[in-house]
Amino acid sequence: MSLSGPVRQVPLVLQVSEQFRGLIESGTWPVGGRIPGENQLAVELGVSRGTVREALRSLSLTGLLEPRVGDGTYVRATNEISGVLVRDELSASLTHVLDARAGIEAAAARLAAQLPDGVAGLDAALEARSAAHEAGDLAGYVAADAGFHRGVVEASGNPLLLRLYDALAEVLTDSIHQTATIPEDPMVRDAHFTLLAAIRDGDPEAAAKTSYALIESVKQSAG
Amino acid sequence: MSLSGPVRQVPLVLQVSEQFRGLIESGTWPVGGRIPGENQLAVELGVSRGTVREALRSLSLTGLLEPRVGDGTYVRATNEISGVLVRDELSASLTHVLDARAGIEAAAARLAAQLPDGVAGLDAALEARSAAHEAGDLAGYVAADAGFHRGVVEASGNPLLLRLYDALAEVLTDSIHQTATIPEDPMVRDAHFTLLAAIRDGDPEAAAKTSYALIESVKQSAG
DNA sequence: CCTGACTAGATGTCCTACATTTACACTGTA
DNA sequence: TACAGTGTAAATGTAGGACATCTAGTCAGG
Repeated sequence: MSLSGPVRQVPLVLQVSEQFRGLIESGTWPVGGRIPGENQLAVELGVSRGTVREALRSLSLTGLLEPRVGDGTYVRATNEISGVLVRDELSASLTHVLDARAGIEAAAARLAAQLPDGVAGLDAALEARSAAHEAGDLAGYVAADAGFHRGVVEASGNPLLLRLYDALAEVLTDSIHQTATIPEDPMVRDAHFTLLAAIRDGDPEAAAKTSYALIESVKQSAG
Repeated sequence: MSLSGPVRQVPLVLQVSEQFRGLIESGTWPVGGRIPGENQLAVELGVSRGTVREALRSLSLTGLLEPRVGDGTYVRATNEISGVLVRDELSASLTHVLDARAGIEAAAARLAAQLPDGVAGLDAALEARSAAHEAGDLAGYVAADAGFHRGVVEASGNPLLLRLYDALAEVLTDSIHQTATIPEDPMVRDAHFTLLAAIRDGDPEAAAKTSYALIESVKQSAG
């Protein structure tokens, strides 16, 4: 008779928790929606309710979920870091969040400008942004704009920056949808092209500076 | 007979969890140390072991605690965000962390330079840094240096930036203690004074630029 | 149409029991 | 004395049950 190897290296709660986190991040459990009850989850996963509770609780305390007694458990955020920021009310001031995001993006732009092919893919993203703007597609424009800025951070080659950026971006989602307008401020539009040019030219200083200026004009536009 | 008001608005687990978090942040439960067992905590707090477990588990999954079967539970970090970064192995690359921190600090320096009394207290911090350096007190020098940089971020008036900075700083603690040397690189020393001067002069551009340059020279010194 | 009571279902809390793993002390032997 | 092995206590991991408390929704009655 042969041994079946180590039974469980990773605790059940961790596995369950990871699975839940995956469902949240993938959107299977959409933000704002209610997830199945603890008992149901316990039955479906074949674990005890206590295990499910510990997993859910951990995600709740990090801000991803929000349990309501007598009602159910709802999804509050998809990102742990943004969850913490929301929980600690660090995301209350729009200015603070924008300034922080500007810092992240500027640092990313700086790094992207120092990489050989840091500009790859950003052209297309910026074109998509312009196209959506000209088409008057507000939702598409907002999405394309977000895609471009995230692309800049992605081009930095620094996953840590990307993670922080995503956290801040998620916090801003609501307010962006409320303040975005078509047509956009010409200064904002030009700043986008200037930023891309700076990265392409490999000018870190200009990239960072433009990145700050861009956010600044956005803040001006939004009042 | 008067009513005793709402029995419990905040769930027990949350209260317990907050208490634990406080003990960790305050250093009562030092990093690397072992905390009391679940049963003991349950008795001391007057709650069930299950409640204690849920609280501990949540702090474990966020990276603050690390339970070891048959042994006990140990403190791994004091900051939730840094806990997440460590857990997701986003802190593996020292360069990435330094670059991210540079971005935060540069943004903070920029903001500090735009505030009327953004420089308050930084003079003393920088003097303390120099004093420790001249005295050959390596530990004191490292602490004073960290205090100065944190002071810059604090001077930005943006609590969100400070939170992110603290998270990154905690991740760097170990490597800093290993790489720090006396005497320091003259370029690094000068950059500190230049940074302070830029903030005092209210020059955001120079403050951000110097902040980047400072980190760059630190990276050069560390190899 | 509105109000109120009732009910089903959800989370909150506690309890017990047992499995698994680890650190540590102890014991016997060389 | 030194060392290897055993044994034990204590810790976390997991399961299951029980009851309390709260909420949303239903439904009868005004």
